[in-house]
Amino acid sequence: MAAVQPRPTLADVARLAGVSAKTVSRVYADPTAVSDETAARIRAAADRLNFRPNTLARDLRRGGVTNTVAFVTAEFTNQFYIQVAAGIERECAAQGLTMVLASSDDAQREQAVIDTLVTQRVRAVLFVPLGDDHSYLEGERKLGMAIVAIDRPARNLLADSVVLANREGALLATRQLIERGHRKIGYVCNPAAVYTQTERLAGYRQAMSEAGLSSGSDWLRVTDDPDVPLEHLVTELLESDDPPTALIGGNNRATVGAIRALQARGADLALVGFDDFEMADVFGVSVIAHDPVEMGITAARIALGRLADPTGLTRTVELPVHYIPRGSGEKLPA
Amino acid sequence: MAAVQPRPTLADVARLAGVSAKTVSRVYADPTAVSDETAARIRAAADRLNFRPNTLARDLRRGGVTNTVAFVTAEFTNQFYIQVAAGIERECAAQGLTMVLASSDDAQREQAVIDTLVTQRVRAVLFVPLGDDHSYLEGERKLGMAIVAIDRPARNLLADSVVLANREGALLATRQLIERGHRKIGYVCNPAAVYTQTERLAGYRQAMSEAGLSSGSDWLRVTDDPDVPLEHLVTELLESDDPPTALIGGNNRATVGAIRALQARGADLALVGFDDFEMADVFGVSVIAHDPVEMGITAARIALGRLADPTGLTRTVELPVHYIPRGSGEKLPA
DNA sequence: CTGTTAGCGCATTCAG
DNA sequence: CTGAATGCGCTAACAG
Repeated sequence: MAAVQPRPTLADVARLAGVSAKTVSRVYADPTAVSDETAARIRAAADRLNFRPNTLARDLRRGGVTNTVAFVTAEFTNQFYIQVAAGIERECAAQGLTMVLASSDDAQREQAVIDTLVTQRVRAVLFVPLGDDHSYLEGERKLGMAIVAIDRPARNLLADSVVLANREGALLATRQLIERGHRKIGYVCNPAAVYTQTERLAGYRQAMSEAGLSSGSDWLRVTDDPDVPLEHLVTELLESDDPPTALIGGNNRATVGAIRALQARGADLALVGFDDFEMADVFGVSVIAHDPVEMGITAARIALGRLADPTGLTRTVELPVHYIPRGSGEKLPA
Repeated sequence: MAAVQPRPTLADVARLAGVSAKTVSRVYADPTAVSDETAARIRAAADRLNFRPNTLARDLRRGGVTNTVAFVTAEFTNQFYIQVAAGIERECAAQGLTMVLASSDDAQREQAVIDTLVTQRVRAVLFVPLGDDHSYLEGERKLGMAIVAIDRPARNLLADSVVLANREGALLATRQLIERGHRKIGYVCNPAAVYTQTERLAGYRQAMSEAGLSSGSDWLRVTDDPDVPLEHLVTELLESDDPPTALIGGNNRATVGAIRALQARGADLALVGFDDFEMADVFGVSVIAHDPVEMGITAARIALGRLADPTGLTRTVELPVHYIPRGSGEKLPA
């Protein structure tokens, strides 16, 4: 195998085609600005040399403005975030932008990852905020980077955001079960100390108290310990002195955990999950559904709009949720 | 809100700290090469200005060598590819490289996407080949880019690749069912005209013929029409004159489709799926399993090795698969 | 329609 | 340990 050759440059192509570098450049930037004949000659030369314009140089010359947008999230194997990513990708591709997917694991790593991305001069950072302080992004915002928080608002940072109607969704879920006659309604999730869950729990509590029901810790099984499997929380609930007759899964993973636990014990409680998930229909699980792809598209649009108008007011978009009855949420108390 | 300010550069920091640009540069490149005192002064200045080194300029100066690696795949919301991506990401992050996830939809778009990535001077392209000609990457390979085909070999291109033991897996699945006494074993998948499926079908046919069984089109329901839902293929099979007593799902989606169809008709066939998937345990579905994350890690390692030694022989790694009994593959013929 | 000059921000020489 | 000059590959700004 031959040794690695150096990459051809604009100048190499120009030399071969007998024109100036700038003319070659024009062929890529604005083909109409070059006569068909020379353009053809240049393209032939470029093909022969296997020339690929160097985006690094181009973007540098253009003032460090790239065509990439980053999506940063923890847990990127979760269907929910992947769908969001797909939405972002779709919208970005339509605008000729490339999406970079980066994973943040914890708050500290989140900052490091975003820092690297800033270093790479991404045009926008769309992120699912982790940790409780994002003031470190304030400087970037001022320097013209579009920043959009997804699923949760950023903390200590004025930024656009796209979130779900969490409270309303939990309200819907809980009321649905109450209407069916349930009075002992459990709620499980892990982790619990995140925006989405505090909102959803607030909705749950509101619905319970509206109906004059207790929403005390009796029916709540939430934790922030990542080592506690969801199944345990549910099992604990089922084995308590006064087990619930219905369950709410705080998110897709919680619902799946609930299904596992219920099946393992042969229990047949009513169940409503927050987030739709593949196979939910097969299991007949009623859910509070929304459109994660739409969420990504919306976030991307906001980011692009922000690039066009960096000084406008920041806004928060709340995407709707709706209840999908599939049977499990329609079960009556045993 | 203030207007967008220009980004500070090395020179700005240098000016503020009262040193030369090069000294500032050194603080980031090799902190030990600068006295603690000056380094501290420089860092303070950098922080004050919110300075972030410009990777574009750095990489350009370094000869167009970036620290990013790309993973290109169609259908990136499929759990399988996402897990592969997670493996690649993990391995790359450990080496200080950033992974870019890009989606290819069809062969034409694949080439366009990879072209863009080349333009961005990614160090390596890991891709799930689409289409039947990847000779256009030959030039890039010669120019030093590491190229690794994942899940399927590249066509018309000498490149490293990582694939599964497809044939063997299908052999295992089919034999398992034959051992349980099944003689009419169906195979469903969509699309069928891809490497993985031709390999798996070959394994299926081999096992059938070894047992003296027909593997004719009677039990085969494969198509390449993306508009045909898997459920239909299964339903068709079940409604045929001589329905099978067992099914093999050609990949995770096929298996899920089979589950849907079987459940919808209340049918209770034996079933073995290729690819493990979330909830397979809950459904009690026996599968031919493998480790997609490991696949990504392996591919990333090969790519990194290729960067270190661009001229070595290309190699194909075949990752093992194994059978996980969960009940559905253990069912006897009705 | 095409060419020339200059410089984007940084790191590689080579000197101090 | 620090600094000055030079150029990575490309394009904006100006010619012509």
